[in-house]
Amino acid sequence: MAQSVLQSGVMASIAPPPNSLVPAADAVEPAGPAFSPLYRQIKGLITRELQAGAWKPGESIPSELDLAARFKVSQGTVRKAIDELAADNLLVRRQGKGTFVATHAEQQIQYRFLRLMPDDGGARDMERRLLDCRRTRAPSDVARMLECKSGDAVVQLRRLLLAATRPVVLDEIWLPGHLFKGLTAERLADYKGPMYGMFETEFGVRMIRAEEKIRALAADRPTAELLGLAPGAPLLSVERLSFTYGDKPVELRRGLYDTTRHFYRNELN
Amino acid sequence: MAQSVLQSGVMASIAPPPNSLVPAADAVEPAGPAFSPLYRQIKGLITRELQAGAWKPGESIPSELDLAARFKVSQGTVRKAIDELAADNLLVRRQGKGTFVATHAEQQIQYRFLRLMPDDGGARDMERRLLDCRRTRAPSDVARMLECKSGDAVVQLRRLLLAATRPVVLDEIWLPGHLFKGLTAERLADYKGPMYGMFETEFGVRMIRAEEKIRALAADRPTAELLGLAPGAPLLSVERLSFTYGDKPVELRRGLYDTTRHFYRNELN
DNA sequence: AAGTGGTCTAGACCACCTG
DNA sequence: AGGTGGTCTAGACCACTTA
Repeated sequence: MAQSVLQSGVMASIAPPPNSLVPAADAVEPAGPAFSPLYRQIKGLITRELQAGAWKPGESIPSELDLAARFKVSQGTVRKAIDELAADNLLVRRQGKGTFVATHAEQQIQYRFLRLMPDDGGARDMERRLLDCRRTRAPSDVARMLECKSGDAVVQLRRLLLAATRPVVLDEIWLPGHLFKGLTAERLADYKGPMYGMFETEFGVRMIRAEEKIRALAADRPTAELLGLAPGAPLLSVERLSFTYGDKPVELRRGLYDTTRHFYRNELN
Repeated sequence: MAQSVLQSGVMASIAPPPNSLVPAADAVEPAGPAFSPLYRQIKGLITRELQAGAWKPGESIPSELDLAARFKVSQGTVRKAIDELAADNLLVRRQGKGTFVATHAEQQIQYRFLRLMPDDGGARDMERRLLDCRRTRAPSDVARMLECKSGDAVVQLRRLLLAATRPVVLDEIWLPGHLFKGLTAERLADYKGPMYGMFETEFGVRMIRAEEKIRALAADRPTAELLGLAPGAPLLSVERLSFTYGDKPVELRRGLYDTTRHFYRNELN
């Protein structure tokens, strides 16, 4: 349990160079950040703990003073590390209670990744209907995005999301097979709550960020049929690549949205 | 120039309540934040200065120590206020040089609000072609979004964006007439650099954040003609409402994007 | 009352930029 | 050399939650 000491409290001590923890670059670092402050190194250590599963999603992590003592730094330095992790949505602070590992299983952030809103501002709850769940081999395009080899084992899901009995979203989901061993249609159907919550609790795979490519395209015949639309109807195509710790891609999701009564909401800052 | 003193350095002094600057709520505040820390009040004061134009976009603001002395607080408190303003993209910090008022006129952040990327990862620079620029009266739907009265004076622009001579974006832009008095087709055509940069320097209107509603729809005949597409071709519809200080809406932009060779890029955190 | 995160201060020193 | 933002510490106290 004992954590390695980073460096003595005062950075000015003469013997060690300013960054004792930073592995000395082999030769000349072309673009790497030449300097990593203490709090960022602490952030890295906390991230490692999270990645290793030392603290489960939804649980609280040790208090700031605990961590400060463990890492032999001041509370303020731990604080700044946690601040960044909270800004990255890896941790959630709750005044008076503690700091908690963020989770997709909570109601309030259930739709953090689904930006579709109904025009009338009504309820966002949608019925899920699983169409397919099969284990297969990764096509080359999927393999490239998931950074695995073409032909590697993958799980392919297809499902519909319905708002008030009307189909709105057709999702096709690709997952690395080795991370989702026991995933079956039954388990998916039985699970209550958001899919990303299930990935966390059942498979220990936590999505922390995603990149989306959005386009408009015309519905082909089978898609139109599934969504109850005319062939050629315009659809929003959302290709999402989700990453877990270490920027490792762990899900490719291709969604087709009927935006007749819904829209994709985005905010620019 | 003298700034009002917020409160004495130590919050624990007995006579004044913890928040001397917060206007005492008339009665019972239903949802308002009951407590506003010092640094947030400082943030408000700095925001007011920005809004009033005391410091122009691109210029530097006073140093942290200057501001700390002016507001009679510690540097750390000013620092935290500036941290938030930088996170909001109102200020930009540059180590060793100072803190600067953010601007849309810089090359590096020219495309902060345009998320369209070419499939081949090529250059993002696009040719602009102005189609219309007329002063007219706000239709009711535009008026509602711009929070003015139906029939109020507005400026309506339409323009094309072309990538390598091929039209890709058709924009229709609505601006409150009273804020953009001297805006003409000539001035628009003559201006080099991003349009939001011109709004800043020529009209003192700075866009701070925006909300977008994205859908897919079929091109009507005139749109298809302008974009060189077949009628009914699927287009990405991006309706953007932009806000300036005080969450005041100052631009409504309706864009139609041809996503055959481009996509709209989004990141989820 | 005790524990947690949140705020504020004061001072020291580091990294970066400009004369 | 001097100024600016950036990091780190130590200590005090406030606000919120729980027991």
